[in-house]
Amino acid sequence: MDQEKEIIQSKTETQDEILLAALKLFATKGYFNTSLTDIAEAASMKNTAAIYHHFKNKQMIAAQLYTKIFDNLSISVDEIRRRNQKSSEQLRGIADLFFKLTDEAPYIMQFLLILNLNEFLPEEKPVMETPAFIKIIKIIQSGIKAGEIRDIDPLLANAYFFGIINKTLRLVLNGALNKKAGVYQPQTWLAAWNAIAKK
Amino acid sequence: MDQEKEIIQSKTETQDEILLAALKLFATKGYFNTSLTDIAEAASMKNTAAIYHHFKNKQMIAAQLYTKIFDNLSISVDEIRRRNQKSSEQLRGIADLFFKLTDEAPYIMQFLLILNLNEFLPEEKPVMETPAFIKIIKIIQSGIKAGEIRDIDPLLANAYFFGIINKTLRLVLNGALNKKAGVYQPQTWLAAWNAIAKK
DNA sequence: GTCTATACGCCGATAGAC
DNA sequence: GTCTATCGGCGTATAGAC
Repeated sequence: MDQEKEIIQSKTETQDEILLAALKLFATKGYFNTSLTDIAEAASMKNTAAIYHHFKNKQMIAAQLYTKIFDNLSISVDEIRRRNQKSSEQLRGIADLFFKLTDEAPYIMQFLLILNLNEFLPEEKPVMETPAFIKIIKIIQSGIKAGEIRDIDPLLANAYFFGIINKTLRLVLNGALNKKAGVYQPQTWLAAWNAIAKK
Repeated sequence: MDQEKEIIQSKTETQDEILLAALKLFATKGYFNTSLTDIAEAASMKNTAAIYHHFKNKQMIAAQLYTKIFDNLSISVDEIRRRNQKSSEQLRGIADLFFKLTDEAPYIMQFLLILNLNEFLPEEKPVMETPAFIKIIKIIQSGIKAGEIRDIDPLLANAYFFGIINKTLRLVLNGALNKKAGVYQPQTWLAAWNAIAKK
């Protein structure tokens, strides 16, 4: 689970501790149910005061998490695109990443899939205007042009593909599906791909 | 949009006003970003005090909404089951209902599909243990037994089917898909059904 | 049943010693 | 950079007149 740590890594060790503590708490209890006192003690500090030497306020902690996580995702998508030519392979790579993260960095996935970010980060870009997401739409568009994917609204194709994958992963994250995400990966990938594949 | 009103209807006119105001605010701003002051003024009251004559506290307002909405959903599922024999028809009926509600009672659907209910209603049953949901799983199990639906874990089938539908409806609700839900209904239903249908 | 007025607590945030 | 101490404010909730 230090996949988590790697993704949110920032300048100093203390900042990382605070970010990691906040991530876990936000993911499990929600942003508004998490007080700075909670974060402070989870980061082994006596008081909330010290936190303000590292972050301007509570919202900026969440904003940092948002930035780290989406930057990391965007970079991962770039790598996947570089390593694969066909849209089907690229989408498969992204699906693989999501399943892997669900098992190895569940708090990150909870942040991505479950939290309503706009509720506590109203000024950040909605997920769908995020570079990572825009690239995913481009992959789908390429797939349509290449005849791999059915000719439908790319946003709809995205909804079908990630609808299946994300919903499955949400059930893993909340324990309704009680095996590791990897167990469901092959059949779920296939179902998702078939939902948008041509023919 | 008085489909909304009908679903949350309770004892008195004033209670309905409060519930409806709260529903809209919770759905658009989130539970924690909504103060009782917000609800009071949206329900044309000068102060929060009057609210306490109708509800014990803020959480009980949300709990009332939860009960009304899930009860109503459960009853709708019962009717759909009574009017249709085949699992495919029953699932189609539920999908139809969801699309209809998205256009005619969007706040209800926002409450159902987007809010993280456990964050502010920790003592209520999780959605998946709710009567309506249990009945849906039963429909899927019947469909598997009857050979209509592929022989996979019913929870997974549920994830595939409603993954596609709910994700599509979420995009409609947040405006990313800018036509009415009904426009996407035929093709989305088909994609969802094909994701679990046998052969 | 709705109003005015007010109490109370929690939490985010700051000042300043060390 | 972390601590003690403390402030200010918002939001929930109550008391009590009308």
